[in-house]
Amino acid sequence: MDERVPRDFETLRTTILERRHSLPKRIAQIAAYALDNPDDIAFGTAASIAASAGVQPSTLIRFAQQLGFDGFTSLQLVFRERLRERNSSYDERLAALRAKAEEGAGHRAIFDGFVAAASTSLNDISGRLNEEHFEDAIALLAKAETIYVLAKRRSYPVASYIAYALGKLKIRNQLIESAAGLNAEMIGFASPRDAVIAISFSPYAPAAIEEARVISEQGVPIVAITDSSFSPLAQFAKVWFEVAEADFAGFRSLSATMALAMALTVAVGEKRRDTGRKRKA
Amino acid sequence: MDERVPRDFETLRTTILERRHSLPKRIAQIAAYALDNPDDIAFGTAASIAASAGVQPSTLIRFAQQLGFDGFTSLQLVFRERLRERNSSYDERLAALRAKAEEGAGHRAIFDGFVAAASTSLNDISGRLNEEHFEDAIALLAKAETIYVLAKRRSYPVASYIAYALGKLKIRNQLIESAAGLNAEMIGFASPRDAVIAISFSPYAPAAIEEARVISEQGVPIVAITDSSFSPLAQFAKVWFEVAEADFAGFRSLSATMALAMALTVAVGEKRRDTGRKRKA
DNA sequence: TATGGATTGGAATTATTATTTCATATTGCC
DNA sequence: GGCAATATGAAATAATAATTCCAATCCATA
Repeated sequence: MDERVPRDFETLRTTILERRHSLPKRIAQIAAYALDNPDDIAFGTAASIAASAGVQPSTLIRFAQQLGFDGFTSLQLVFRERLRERNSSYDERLAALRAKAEEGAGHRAIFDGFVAAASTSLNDISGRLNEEHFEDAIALLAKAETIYVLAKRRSYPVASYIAYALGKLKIRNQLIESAAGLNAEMIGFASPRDAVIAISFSPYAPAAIEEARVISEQGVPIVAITDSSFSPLAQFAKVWFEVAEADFAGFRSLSATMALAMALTVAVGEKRRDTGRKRKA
Repeated sequence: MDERVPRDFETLRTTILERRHSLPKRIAQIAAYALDNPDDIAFGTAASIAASAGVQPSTLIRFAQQLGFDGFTSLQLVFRERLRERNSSYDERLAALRAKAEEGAGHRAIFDGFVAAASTSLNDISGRLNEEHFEDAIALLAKAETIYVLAKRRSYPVASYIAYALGKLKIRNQLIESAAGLNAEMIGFASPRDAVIAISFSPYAPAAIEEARVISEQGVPIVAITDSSFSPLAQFAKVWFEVAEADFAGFRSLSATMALAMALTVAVGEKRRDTGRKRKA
């Protein structure tokens, strides 16, 4: 057997794609089928797979051999391994990956770690979202004239995506960033007819907290996304969400926060359209 | 065959747990093994499973028959089906949620949709990452004097998080944003000893592409994160990654891109530390 | 358009794997 | 403790599936 037989699915995939154009017709046919229906390869028999792909079983074996396997069976193992991997629980994987990365197990482990952290966070939030708070927040933001988006440091990427999405949905908004140093003035314009989305996680950026305080004292309602009920942000907020993001290598995932933020934004956009229609009708 | 043969895994599981205490010793042994190692049942042969569980193959068949199956093969089908379901579930769920949201099924559906989109994207990228490219990118970025981070519009949140993380890791970096209009000057400073992380997805922001072109012509190596091999960004890049983000309600998830970006950043940080240590030693 | 090499189809063969069978052991019950 | 019913182990057998082989076909090239 060739020394460089693809042992994991991704390598196999790449190899197939590379050689795609130099493969004979029938072999190419089964190659395409394999990448499109990996599950069938994992579970089927040579005969059943060949039939589904419209080739002879022998072609399937030739395909495997071209890739360096010694037969269909060893090729199939790669497809089976892929399913196994995919299904192992994320929490377990995350723990294992942290340990692995700790002992310096290469860069792949770092990547896997971030993916696992993000998945864990998403998993977590999907069960935790308080639907009532969610509706309240949407209602509150939907009737705002201008939505102010307030976040610093680690949370800033989320804020910038919210601002981008609000812009696309033609909802007036103002991102409060620190760069220009004009925050105080910007905040000064906010009125009780507006609303704020504020995002901050421990360790809370003092500037974000301070600005949230000022703006709430002006009577502007705040929707907060933060990480615990003890968050200083929670006390200024009309509605707040607790989002627990898993971290890896010292950096927290943003995926759950992002998902919540986008859902809020789009829901607000939808609610406004509905309200608009009703008014006209 | 019994009329009430468990056809799905959950029913099977329940059935086994119910009868657990009335089963003969060896059969109970294999029952426990089956629930603990469902993946092994799905993929193994009767002989290999029996060996792992410490029983005879015939016992395994008797176990299947006790449950009403006519043999091990039909029992195994249930375990295989379970793996299939699990894997397809995300894509299917996403499609279902999209349909639901279309017909105005409330705000919770929007939230679920974004979570599903993010999960799908993560699932997808975790199998797809080309490890070689990943290592190349890390090597390239680790030896850069300054890392320039280039992204507009939708990709900008990712860039800002990269910049934040690089800063925390004390790696010199420069975010190229459009706001101040000084991009041309900023780009002018970049030299072949630096490197760029460029992120852009279809529809590619013309400014991002143009800036990538200019900077690559200056001989600065580019690591690109984009969405297909046809991306205009790919042609300027030394290394590029294809990230397929699922979208929901017109907004693409960023979670896969974020995970990749963070992994790159942290890996670069680690590589620099290692190199530093070696130099001193 | 003839020729050699590559590719393919299909049946024959071999291998692997599930199932059955039967002898032996164990358990519960009188 | 003895007997019947049940459970188990191990090997034989049957079924299924992978692989090989060879003839037929296709395709490029002279």
